[in-house]
Amino acid sequence: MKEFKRTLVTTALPYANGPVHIGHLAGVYVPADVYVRYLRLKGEEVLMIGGSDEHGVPITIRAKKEGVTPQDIVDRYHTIIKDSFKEFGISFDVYSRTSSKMHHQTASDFFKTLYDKGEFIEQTSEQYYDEEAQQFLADRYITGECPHCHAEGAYGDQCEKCGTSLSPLDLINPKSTISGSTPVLKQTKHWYLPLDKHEAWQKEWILEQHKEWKANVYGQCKSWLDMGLQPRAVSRDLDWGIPVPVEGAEGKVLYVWFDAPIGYISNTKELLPDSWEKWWKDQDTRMIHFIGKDNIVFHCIVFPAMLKAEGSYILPDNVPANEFLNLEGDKISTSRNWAVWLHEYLQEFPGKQDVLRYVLTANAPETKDNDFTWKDFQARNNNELVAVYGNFINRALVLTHKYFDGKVPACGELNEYDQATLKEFADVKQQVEKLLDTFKFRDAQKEAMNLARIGNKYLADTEPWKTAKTDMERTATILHLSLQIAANLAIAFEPFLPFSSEKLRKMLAMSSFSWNDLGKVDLLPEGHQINPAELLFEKIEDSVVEAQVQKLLDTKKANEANSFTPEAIKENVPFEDFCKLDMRVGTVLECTKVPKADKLLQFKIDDGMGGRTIVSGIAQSYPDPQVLVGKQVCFVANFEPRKLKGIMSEGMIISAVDADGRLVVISPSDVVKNGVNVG
RNA sequence: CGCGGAGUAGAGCAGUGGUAGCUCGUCAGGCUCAUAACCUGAAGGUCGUUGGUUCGAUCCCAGCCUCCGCAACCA
Repeated sequence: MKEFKRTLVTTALPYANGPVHIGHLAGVYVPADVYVRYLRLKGEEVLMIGGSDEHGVPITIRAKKEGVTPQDIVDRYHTIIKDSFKEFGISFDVYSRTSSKMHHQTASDFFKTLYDKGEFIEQTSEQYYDEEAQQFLADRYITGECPHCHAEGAYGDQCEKCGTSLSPLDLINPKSTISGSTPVLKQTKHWYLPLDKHEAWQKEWILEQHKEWKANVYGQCKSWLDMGLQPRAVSRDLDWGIPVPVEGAEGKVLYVWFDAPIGYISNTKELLPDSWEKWWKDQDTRMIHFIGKDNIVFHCIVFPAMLKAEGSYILPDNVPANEFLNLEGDKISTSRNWAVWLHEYLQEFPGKQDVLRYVLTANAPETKDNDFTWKDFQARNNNELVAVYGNFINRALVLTHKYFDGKVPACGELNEYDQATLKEFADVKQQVEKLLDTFKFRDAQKEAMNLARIGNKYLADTEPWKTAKTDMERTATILHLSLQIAANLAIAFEPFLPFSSEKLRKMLAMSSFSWNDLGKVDLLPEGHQINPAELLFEKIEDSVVEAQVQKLLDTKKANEANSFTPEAIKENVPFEDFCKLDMRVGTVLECTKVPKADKLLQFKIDDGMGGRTIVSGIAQSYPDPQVLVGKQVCFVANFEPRKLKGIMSEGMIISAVDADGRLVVISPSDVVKNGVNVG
């Protein structure tokens, strides 16, 4: 394997339209921080780069909703995110933002370089334009009727009712969410990065030279490369972002995916205006991207293509992407407020940064999605941090104060058992290193904890409280070794639990502190005075975690109650329009899931006229379709029949859409004759 | 049949073509320096499912089921 002189660690830029939660931490920031702390402790040259991603459509939508500017939104969240990272001990060398001047300049120059080199292709397409607001409309700025389920309010990229993905051109009766007017199609020019031109070298680079990448990362890259890469637009019609720096590009900005990763470069530049290039352009620099699994393609394929196209940059050496963390069995969601927010945790658990760091590493979603529960949080704190690690430290220190006035006693002759114990913990360094070097943080932390287990076992087996009655020399040796193990723990846990390591270091009055000392048995010299014992970790009571669970349940309830605001009433229509619709009642004879479709149910309806087949996108609200059999339902009988998944559907079953999106079919309150009118 | 990842003890996770492992929980015993913590031992598994390759499959191959992600701008 190639030897590198320095390591550049980048962390995914959190999107500044909300605070940071435990999912972000477990997926990206905790592992990245463990890694850089480890490298620093080894004395290696390393940089950790972070920053807020502040452009993109969702931020502009949110700003509009709240009646403030996009800058107000990103200022608010950038501050919260930055402060909470700092307090949590994520040791960025720089944490900046993509709305900074430096970033605008850097990204703009980067685009210009690629443009001048002819690395882009230009393409003109038709997109919706709002003539009143005088701007092109991003997908999310257009709503209309979904062509599949005919629900109103579907967005230009997706219908949230039936989940179908859409293009803005699919919408029936499109409306601009900005002015409410009907948009018109207009030609617009955009620049594309022809990824297909980069396919050949990427195949060689990833599939041949980086077989060591994690299975989830390698697998996804392989599938993309095997499918064949397509050109990707790098600009958008929007007024929030970095202006496209070429003539004839008024009103166009860089697409966020193009602008965001360049933030890694800008932020390095901001930190080291004179020497940033050696971190980005020297083949002896090793670049590592820490990201979540949703970002794999951008960091393994798209961003490297940009860097290669520019020509002077290095490529990432590894991209250790994690899977996702769930919370109490449910997907973490910013919009549903189903999350443990970092800034709130810090307020509610002051001084307990390390507990969360420990739990998130112990349960890190390294190979598959994992679940965070408060019960597990409490158990890991009480049974592992307190009972195993904290308790060992306390035992060693209390005994030393009790028998030797807090001075490190002399090490006498070592017996066979002492030797065996020493040998066992000398191996820990190599083990932890091997695991950290391969990004196996969960196992590495477990190995560090093993050191405390060795300590506890050593005390239990040698029983210094008994030897103290007969043989002080032997007691001295036992405690001498126990204290050396304690000092080793301070080093081994520094990358994982920096706050506790500092506390322990102070208790032991340790002067030297380096990764290379790990495994040594002379960290604390004979006669060295240690400080009074304090508890390294405290128990967490049931009531505390119960309160957190309750808080989650409360937000869930509040969400369900608050999230519902009735939609605005549509404009009045003449009675004749209503009469054009022919709605009838029928009885469900059969109801089955349509194979290979998540959302479709196929109904056989007795409509009093020989029966008809209707396909309806409500399968997710009715996991057991049988419950509908025998029910009477209302349906629109005179829609043009249309094919769904190859089945001709003759009408549409009418459903109410509950606040949580669940669809409930409408039934008459009494049984009526099949085929009667609704009106 | 769009693509990728995952499915192993009550929970969370390792792992390997030849006797299934770790942490927590549970049960029993030991210890009493320690935050009722610690140490030892035990119970607990048709390794998602069906078929194939093999002397032998949890592992390799094929089909199917379930969960997650991407495609489709929340880690």
